[in-house]
Amino acid sequence: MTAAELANRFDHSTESLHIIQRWDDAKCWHAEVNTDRKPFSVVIPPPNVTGALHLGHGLNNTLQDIIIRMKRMQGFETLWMPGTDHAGIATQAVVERRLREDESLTRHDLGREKLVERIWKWKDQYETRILGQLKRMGCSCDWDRVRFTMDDQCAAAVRATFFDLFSKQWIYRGKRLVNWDTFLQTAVSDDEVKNVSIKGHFWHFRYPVIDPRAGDPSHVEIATTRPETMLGDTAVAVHPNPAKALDEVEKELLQKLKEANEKDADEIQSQIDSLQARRKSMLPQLEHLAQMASEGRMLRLPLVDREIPLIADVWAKPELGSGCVKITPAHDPNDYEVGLRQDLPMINILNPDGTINAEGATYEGLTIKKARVKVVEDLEAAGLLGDIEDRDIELPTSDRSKTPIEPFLADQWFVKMQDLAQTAMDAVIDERVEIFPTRYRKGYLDWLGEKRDWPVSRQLWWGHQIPIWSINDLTDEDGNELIAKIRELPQYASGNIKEQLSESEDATFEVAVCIRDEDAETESAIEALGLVRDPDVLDTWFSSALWPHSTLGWPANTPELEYFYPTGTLITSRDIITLWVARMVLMGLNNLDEIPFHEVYIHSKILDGQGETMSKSKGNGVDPIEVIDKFGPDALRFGLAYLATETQDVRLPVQYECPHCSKTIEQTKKNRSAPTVPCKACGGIFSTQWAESEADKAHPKGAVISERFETARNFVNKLWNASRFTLMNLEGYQAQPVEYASLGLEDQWLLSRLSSVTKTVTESFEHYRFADAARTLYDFAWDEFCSFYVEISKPRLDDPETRARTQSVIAHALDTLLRLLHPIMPFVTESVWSHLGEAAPVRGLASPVQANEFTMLADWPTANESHHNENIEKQFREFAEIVGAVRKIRSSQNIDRKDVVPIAVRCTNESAQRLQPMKPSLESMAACELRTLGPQAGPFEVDAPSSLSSLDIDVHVDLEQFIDIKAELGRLEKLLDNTVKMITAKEKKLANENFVSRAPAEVVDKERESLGDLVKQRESIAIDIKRLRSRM
RNA sequence: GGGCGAUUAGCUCAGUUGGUUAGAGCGCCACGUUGACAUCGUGGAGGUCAGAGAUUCGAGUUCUCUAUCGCCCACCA
Repeated sequence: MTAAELANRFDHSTESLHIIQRWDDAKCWHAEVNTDRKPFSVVIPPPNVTGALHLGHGLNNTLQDIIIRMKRMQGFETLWMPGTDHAGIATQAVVERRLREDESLTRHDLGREKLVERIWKWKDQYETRILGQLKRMGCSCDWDRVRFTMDDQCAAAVRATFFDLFSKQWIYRGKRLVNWDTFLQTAVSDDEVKNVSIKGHFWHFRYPVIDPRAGDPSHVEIATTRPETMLGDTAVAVHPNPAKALDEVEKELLQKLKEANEKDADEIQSQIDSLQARRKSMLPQLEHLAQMASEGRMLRLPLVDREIPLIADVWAKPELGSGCVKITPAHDPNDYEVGLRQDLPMINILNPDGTINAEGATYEGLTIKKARVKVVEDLEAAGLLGDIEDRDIELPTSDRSKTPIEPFLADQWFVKMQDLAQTAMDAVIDERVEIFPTRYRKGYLDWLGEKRDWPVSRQLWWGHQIPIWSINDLTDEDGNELIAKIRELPQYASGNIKEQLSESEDATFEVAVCIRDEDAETESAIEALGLVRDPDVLDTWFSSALWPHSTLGWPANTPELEYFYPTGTLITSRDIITLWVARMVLMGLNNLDEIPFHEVYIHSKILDGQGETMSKSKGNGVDPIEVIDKFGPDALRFGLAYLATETQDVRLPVQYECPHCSKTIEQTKKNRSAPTVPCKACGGIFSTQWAESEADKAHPKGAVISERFETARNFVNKLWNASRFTLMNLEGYQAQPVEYASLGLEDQWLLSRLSSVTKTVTESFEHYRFADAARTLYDFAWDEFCSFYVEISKPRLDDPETRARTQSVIAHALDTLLRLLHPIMPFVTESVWSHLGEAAPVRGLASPVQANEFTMLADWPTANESHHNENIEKQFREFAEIVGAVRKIRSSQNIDRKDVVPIAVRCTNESAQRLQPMKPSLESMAACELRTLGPQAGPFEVDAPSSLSSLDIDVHVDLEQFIDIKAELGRLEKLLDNTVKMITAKEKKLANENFVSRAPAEVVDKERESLGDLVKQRESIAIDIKRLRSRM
């Protein structure tokens, strides 16, 4: 195909698939251990197989690919490790929901094996889709090395790690209050719990005092937002010294009042007033109750008819409610602490499914909701119900199942964090691991600093099953005997088994063993001894924490591990710094005694038009494929890189594209949650969601896109057409050395700019300033390469004198531009590159060389410092400003595009000499005819002048044939007005003694000089105005 | 409650160490299809840089306070 036959638009839809094929055929993305080169590696933050990727992933992976592609071009042996995460609870939750909605089945109907089978199918389906999305985005992962957090290699790493921690006695089992998801029937971590504000009530109850003495109240009043938990109450607490506690609160308030501003003061004052009122009305009674508590007096818990103590504990705040608080240690985190402190019984009243168990007496079998109603009713009937207040309640809700969380006492496995956390803190403190932007260090260090043990067991079926076999309730003797038997097993000698013996609270023994390597024989030997495998699986972050080394083959000591570990950079989003990044650091250090990566870059987040994060559940998630279909993969990538600045999250207003008429409809909170939306333009109904069931497919899906990618798409097109121009003009191109000194001003200017741009872009990428790099390239390519160099080159290419050198320069410039743009826009650059390879296979200035077949594998440009020349750039600016000045006058005079205007340019002899060779370009770009150039060039009879600020140049346009005096007068008067304003401002500034004496001389001189120029301009404008007026 | 970030044109965002007249894209207005590009070109309109105060000869930029928005962490019987 000849250059002239290329379409005037880049056909991304067919071309990008073709290019992916070429990269695949040549395996351009593949990395091997190669000791001749330096390695550079990145592990992908493995996307969850929960669902398809959205634009947040789009950004994350674009940024990684940019770094990877640049490093590859810089000559590193570059590995980008791809893969996906099994995402335990999240994936099981979606599959279970689907099961329930489509087949009305629960996981228990299916059984563990069948459910896990289903989830594997889901995983296969979404893994394929996710990897396909990444490929279409152009991600240059090593597709021969795709991993999954639950594949055999990762599983082996999980077992080895767990075994090691178990051997170090950093794994232990404990009863802990966990966040229980009654729908999924599993504990979820604190991070998976979100508080939702709802309207609720605050119920007041009265518990009778047993055998009240003289002066005792007959009842103690407490209040709760969760009435049903009273079934598990094991005490009521009152503050041991309410007077003192009230004093302290008052003192605090008074202190606050002192510091408060006027507005808050009223509020605080009223708090103090009510506190004092409370002291008056309630203190004697509270003190009496505290006294009763110290005497060990008992209360009768209604409904279940249990005797519970009145205790003294500081948890009871005398300034709140009745001053007394019910204690339910098994179902409330704070009460749990009180329970431990006061050695109270802990009564769990719930079954795992959220119904009341046998401890709840007659309420057994009721759901929490029903039990709540009945408890209130029964208390009312018993005359023990007090006031009911309305109240806003922060309800802890499972992020996974969207159902309320019940605090629940359960057995869980924990990892001790004391030592592990410290190592990960040290790595960041001494900057072996650097986090960018640095403000994220604090969160990382604070979180690790708490050194809270990590609960790692999950009551799920999807995940790495905990490799622990155990048996409980052994006598001292049996326990020791069992241990002896275990130690006699042949596998014990080979180090595959580690045992642990521990005494539990009731003085019976528990034996637990951990098996390192998966091995049926060992497992059955252990099971033959009566031990049973723990049904729980590990927290999904456990396997993710190993990702940088498990993917490289650990625990085997593979050459890849040796060569590619530690990895170079981790690129991720801020919400998993603690959950994932911190844990990778500590696990890497634990397993290999080496950090997992040198640098961490935290990028911004993508928000929708309302400023909310994108998520599938909100319906505002954008599938990168929909953007690619409409705008192309390069536009997607460039658009994201261009918008992703360091401090700002990217707000991306989102539209639906009507599948019937292709019009776009702005997405709103309202229409995004609707399943179908009518098109405003054509009235056609379309669906806003991916069809999940047959019924949903009644209406075609409207693609969710964002017009923010239009700019980027246009840029791709601009580049494509500038390339097309170049290719069309390379006919007869001969590779030959070009001497710098023989080049024209415009050539030298372009090379100088190219040198700066190369430097800026390289530095920007290396410092993760993606938006800076994208902007620099956009501005250079559009405003300098296209608008100036290409335009100037037109007459040059027509002139046999200058054609050859211009071909060399433009081919070289395009070549460099393609390389620089390649990491951001791999497709269009690769496409142009292959055409350029046909037209000019050997390129370069001083010593042309054969270009690589792929841009992707070409060398990264290095800035040629000797080409950088400020003076050339300044001289070129003279030319550029003259063009601008003529165009401005033409436009204000409404001169027809086809009419050529005569001009004169007054300037120094020096400038004239430089500008003379630019004459053809000046004339073609400004549609003018340069009549005179030099110190003598003066105004025409009918003249439109323009003084170029800070340059000693005046441009004159001969308006004899075109004059629109009124328009020209208007232009000049406006100009004069502006000039006068600036003069006034500057005069004022220079009259300021302080400025003149204190500002650096440089700055003052500059001001004086510019004032002088302005005054000259003002005079010449005034003269022109006068002359024009005389002609009216 | 603690921490972090943001607030610049109608919209989405740049603005390096304080220094001429605060920029870009989209949108808007006017003109224009000349052989790279109408996904384009040329020109234009549009901003008291959230508010107040401080430092300075000089503040979008530094400091303090206030307001609004967002995120993270903790807590709320």
